[in-house]
Amino acid sequence: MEDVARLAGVSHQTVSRVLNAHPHVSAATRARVERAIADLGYRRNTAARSLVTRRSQAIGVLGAGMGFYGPANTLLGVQQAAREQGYSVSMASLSRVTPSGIRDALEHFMLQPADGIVVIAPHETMLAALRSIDVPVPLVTVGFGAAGSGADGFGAAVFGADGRPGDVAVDQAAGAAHAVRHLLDLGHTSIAHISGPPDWIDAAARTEGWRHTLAGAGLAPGPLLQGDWSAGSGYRAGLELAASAQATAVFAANDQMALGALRAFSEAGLRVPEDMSVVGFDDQPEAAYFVPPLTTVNQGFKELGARCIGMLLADIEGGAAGTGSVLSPGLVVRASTAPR
Amino acid sequence: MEDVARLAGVSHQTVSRVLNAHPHVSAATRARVERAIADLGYRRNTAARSLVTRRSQAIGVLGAGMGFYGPANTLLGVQQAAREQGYSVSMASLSRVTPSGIRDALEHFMLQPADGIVVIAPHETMLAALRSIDVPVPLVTVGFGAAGSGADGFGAAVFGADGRPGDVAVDQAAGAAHAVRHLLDLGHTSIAHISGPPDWIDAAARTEGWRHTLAGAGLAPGPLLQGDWSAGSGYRAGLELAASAQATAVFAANDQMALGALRAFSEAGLRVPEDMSVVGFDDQPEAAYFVPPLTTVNQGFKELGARCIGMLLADIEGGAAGTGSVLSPGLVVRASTAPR
DNA sequence: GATGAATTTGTTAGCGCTCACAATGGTGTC
DNA sequence: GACACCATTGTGAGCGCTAACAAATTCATC
Repeated sequence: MEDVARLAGVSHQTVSRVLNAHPHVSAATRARVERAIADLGYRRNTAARSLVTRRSQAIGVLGAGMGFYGPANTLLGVQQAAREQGYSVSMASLSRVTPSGIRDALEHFMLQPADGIVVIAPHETMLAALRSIDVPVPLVTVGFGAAGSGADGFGAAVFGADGRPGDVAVDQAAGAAHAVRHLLDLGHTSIAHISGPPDWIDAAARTEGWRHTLAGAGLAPGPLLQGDWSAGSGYRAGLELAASAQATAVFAANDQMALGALRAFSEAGLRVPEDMSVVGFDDQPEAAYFVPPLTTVNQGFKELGARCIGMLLADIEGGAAGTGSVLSPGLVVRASTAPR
Repeated sequence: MEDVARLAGVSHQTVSRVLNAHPHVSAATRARVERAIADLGYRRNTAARSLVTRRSQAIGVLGAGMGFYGPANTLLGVQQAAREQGYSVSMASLSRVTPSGIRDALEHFMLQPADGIVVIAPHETMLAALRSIDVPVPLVTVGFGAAGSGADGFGAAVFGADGRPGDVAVDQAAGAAHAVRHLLDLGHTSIAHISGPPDWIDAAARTEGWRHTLAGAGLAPGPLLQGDWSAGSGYRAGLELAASAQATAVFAANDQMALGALRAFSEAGLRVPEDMSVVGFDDQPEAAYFVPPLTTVNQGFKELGARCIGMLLADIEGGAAGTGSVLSPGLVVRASTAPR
């Protein structure tokens, strides 16, 4: 920096002012300094800057189940939005969600300090751990939760109480309601559900949306089979469903479990959609190429990431806590559903 | 740090020595300092440390196509290995691979400095850009390339010439050879290939493995259809293949394209595996639940990430450049392949 | 033309840490 | 007992930057 100052014939402080876009620098000086910066290929030292500003220009992303389509794409969305805003993204992916693992990861973000933290795909366990740990920087949970689902309100309630900036979510319950309503419209009256792990907030919200919508139509919920997001668990659930013959339609909490169910039905000799309608959740790109193509619920991951970073940065830079933000998912109808 | 020193009755320097596990600190002093650190909940300031050591304890991961199974899981493996070694991982995912995008991302890693860089899933474009940019820190390419494939040698040759630490790769050509040999063993003699985009190093290596193995068996290569990794492109290729009826087996360069092909065959009334055998590449967890379950090539992403970080850290910390490392993929046989 | 205000620049003091060196005390050797 | 030697601790400087203040210059206004 001293070198740049010398070359431009100014003091190092003026160089600093140019770098930080301070208002009171004359146009001529600014040009001279910028010229010198370019000539010397100067890059300011981030460590020195952080030392005095106490900002790292990095945000930490804490996530679980990052091998799954939803979380992985949320990460991508968050990452892109953050980098556009000049923040770098440091990630910590938990292979198993345990309080100590979460603690370690957050500790990591305090050591290699993050100006803010995004938590993807919270579990009950994750939320509990988060509540018990004092995180000294803004934190946003993203992608899930049932904010906006009114009385059911999972995510929103939790974080509102903490004075957290609130969370950004796709309205899972509404997505589930879309899916179920679509099946109701087709004349189905016994609609099963293959759920995600019940301690995942979004899994619970999807299940609740399914139950709620059926109740609203005056119907008893069909069989509820618990999966773990994996295709294998969907397969096993599908076999059970085929054996019991209690439902004419299934709503799976993600596309992978729907894929497993599809295969189970195929093995059991049930035709989809003639004998059994199937709806998934996520709309991963492959869903259109399942056999048959899957009707599913679409979530906007890019938008989710952008909103999430927007909210986080508002809190970091402005100090104004956002109030939460909810996106509405849409239904994509394909060949896996048909009238009863 | 001064506070800790005062509480422990030592100088700040002794605290620093404890923190850095210097040898010449008496056990009693060390215990007293550690106690003080714990009592005060002290965490050392990374920015100050980086300022003087010129190390950020962060490694940057530059990747493309991170929405696909392979790259996403490589990232996960790299991330886990890095965090275990006390490094944080900063990621930059390119949505489109352009020289300027690559330059921006690398520039980002120089600004928020990384001690080393991992490049996932290199393209031709990526390699070219990397060669033209002077990166002042160790760089490892990972997961792809055809290092070890002898005369064909893509990745290894490129990076050896640069004096780079070399790259870590799954031997793509060997994986492809496994797949094709399996089909040959089943008696197939006209074996088609659905390739990835030819400017992706690993796609080229898989295609080459396919061509090479067929040539070794004295057979002419079957039809070559070019895809783009997506299920959609596999579907279109599958339709063409079904129409032309020139092959009895297909080797797809990833599982998603295999999925698309499966759907195309199903629509065209071709039974798999009776009329057509299909082999994929990646062994993503869903592959076992395709209809029918997919025979595919398994890659060890965890291992890949660990080796890659191992090599990078050896270069960062020891200054000794690794020589490259090649993993062998395995074949997982499922129901999508059958004797001719 | 003198006064006050605004604009533009420079000077100084740390931010919290590690490095190089110095100082102290103990131990072994002849 | 004198000397060298090592283990252990402390002291001072400085990494590259920004914040706060101070100084110099310009400008408008009466």
